[in-house]
Amino acid sequence: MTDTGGQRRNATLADIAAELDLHPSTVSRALDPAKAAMVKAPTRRRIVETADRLGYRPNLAAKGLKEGRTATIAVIAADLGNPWVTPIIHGLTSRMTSSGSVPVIAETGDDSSTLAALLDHMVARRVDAIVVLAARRADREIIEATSRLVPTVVAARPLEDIGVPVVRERSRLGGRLLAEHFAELGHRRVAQLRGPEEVLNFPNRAEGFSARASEMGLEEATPRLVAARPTIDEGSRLMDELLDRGPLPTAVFAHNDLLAVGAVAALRRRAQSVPDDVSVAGYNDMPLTEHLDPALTTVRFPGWQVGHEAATVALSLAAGEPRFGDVALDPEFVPRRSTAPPRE
Amino acid sequence: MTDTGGQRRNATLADIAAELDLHPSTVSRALDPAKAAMVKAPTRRRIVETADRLGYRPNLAAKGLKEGRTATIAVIAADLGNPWVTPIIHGLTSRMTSSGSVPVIAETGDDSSTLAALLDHMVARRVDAIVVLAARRADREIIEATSRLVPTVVAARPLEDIGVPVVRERSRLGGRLLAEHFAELGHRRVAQLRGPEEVLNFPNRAEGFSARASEMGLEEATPRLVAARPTIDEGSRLMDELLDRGPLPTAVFAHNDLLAVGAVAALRRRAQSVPDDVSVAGYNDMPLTEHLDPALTTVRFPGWQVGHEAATVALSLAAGEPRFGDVALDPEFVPRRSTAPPRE
DNA sequence: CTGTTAGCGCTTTCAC
DNA sequence: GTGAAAGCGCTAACAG
Repeated sequence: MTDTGGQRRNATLADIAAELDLHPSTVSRALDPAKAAMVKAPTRRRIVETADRLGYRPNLAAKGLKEGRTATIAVIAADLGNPWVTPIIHGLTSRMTSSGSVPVIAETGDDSSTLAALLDHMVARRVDAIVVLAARRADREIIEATSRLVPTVVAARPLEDIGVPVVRERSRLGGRLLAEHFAELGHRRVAQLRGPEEVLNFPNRAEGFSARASEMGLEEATPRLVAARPTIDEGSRLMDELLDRGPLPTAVFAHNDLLAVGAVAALRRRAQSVPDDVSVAGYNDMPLTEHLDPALTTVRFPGWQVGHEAATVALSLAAGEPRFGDVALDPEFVPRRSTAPPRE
Repeated sequence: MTDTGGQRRNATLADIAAELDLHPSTVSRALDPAKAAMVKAPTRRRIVETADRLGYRPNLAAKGLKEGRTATIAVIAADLGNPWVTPIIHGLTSRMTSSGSVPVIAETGDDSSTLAALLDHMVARRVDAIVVLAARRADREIIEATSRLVPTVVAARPLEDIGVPVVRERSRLGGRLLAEHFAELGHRRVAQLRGPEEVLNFPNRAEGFSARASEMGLEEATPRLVAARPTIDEGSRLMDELLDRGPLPTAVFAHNDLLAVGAVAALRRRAQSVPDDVSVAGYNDMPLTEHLDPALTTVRFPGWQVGHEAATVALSLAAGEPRFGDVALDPEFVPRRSTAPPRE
């Protein structure tokens, strides 16, 4: 029940100036590394010393108001509970802090009106740039409108025909890699557990997979299974549906690792073995997939790099540099133990 | 290579006022829900309408400077790549956004000087409060000093004898639960893979475990194995050391799930089966542990609740309410398949 | 080298 | 009901 301590009013430049009978602007100069040379060494020393003594901390809000920039970049994710985003955010923060900016992270819960509210808020904060990791198809217009006020980049989840820079993976390529893998293992009858169509990565993965599958003579199981959200529970639900509607394919491509984990769990509950009865592949190679039971065959989503590139683009836009083209990074096939030749 | 669009100067209250031949303060009132009633309805309507037309967005930096608050709360984590933090941050953001504040998330890389720099930065930003999730023993003083400038709460990783509110789990209880579990399974010879002593959760877990173990007549293996960081790699390294120094205990308590995952991997590489040859328990019940191979026996760290409580405390401190006592939440034992009776 | 002046965009007395 | 004036803390001309 103790109190948190004395009065909290912070010292200002004016306080230091008054103490030393100087002008605030002199103090400002002395404390700005770039301009410290303009101040005579002894005065500067006195200034630094009293600044220390008074516990002076610059007020970045005031500085930002004056300079029109905030050294802040907004990062808007769909769901921080999805381990997939961690490497992306990691890549973002690593690039940003190395340039003195700080990320402000927020979460939409994959809801478009929440996204709209957050964009509005970030504009009001006058962040230097916004990185949207939570884009859904329906969000194109609101994001474009925002980009007219604050430099904006769309990353990780791409959007088509949008007037802002996009940093993405080549999702179609990832889908193709898995179709090839299934074909090479000898599978003939395959299925997809689709992520939400609103998130373009998923239809793109589906498209690449289907195209390559048909090139290689694979047959796709009929029921079109689309998850409402890319979660473990939805993976189980879709797999249950696939099992109920039979005939069961011998290999299943789940559009992300969480869906795959749910699918494996559902198969286990029905006493189906993975990969002996059914092969299951995921997508993303999120942290820990390698230690799952069974270790998941997947496609590595280049999350850290996507984050890093997105930050680079955002920072250059914030600095007023002209926009350059989109960035597309290659995913990489990662074979592990959840896929095997079909049992015959 | 297209440009990102026209000029980006945002409309201000003064712009709207000029357009309508009114005074900025009138416009300010009309646009503030709490004061809108002070403005005659027709004028207010005209104001709202031109605000819309000009695409007016309030400038929160200016508002913050004037009001002395920023509607921002800093959250400082050690390592965003550790899945353990995700639920904590989730709990934090969920509580904060429901109160109109926005979290600013940063990461120390578990380095004390980075923490010091970040605290300094957050003070400079005049965030309304700071939540430190990255506290190490050595950071006590710097955190206390910070708390004299900005309301600060320490969460998830506690600190002892510190003059700021702490939100934590009961780590000793968690350790006791696992010692009991091992004893009940019939183990006699057990070991710990310790997390860094600088992070108090770990010595606390160790203490609870050792105390209860000796009460129940368990013998602890001798080499004292301490990880430099609580990661998978370090878990493997410690387990290798334990294997090399033999005799092998029949049950191992790794101080977090990542260490446990690394330990299991090391055992596998030496052709030891988990749990048949050695039982392994982790701690935290981070996302996905239930789907690991084998599903990990662990203790659930109440991450979401810790985050939620920490945010509650931070917000009340920011609102100037007096500090109340610390919060301690109970962890919960979660038996799964990585522990079993010793083979005899 | 240092002081003066002005203003970033907003809110808040205090007048009228 | 609305206007006028002042100031949050800082920096950027412009003087001297």
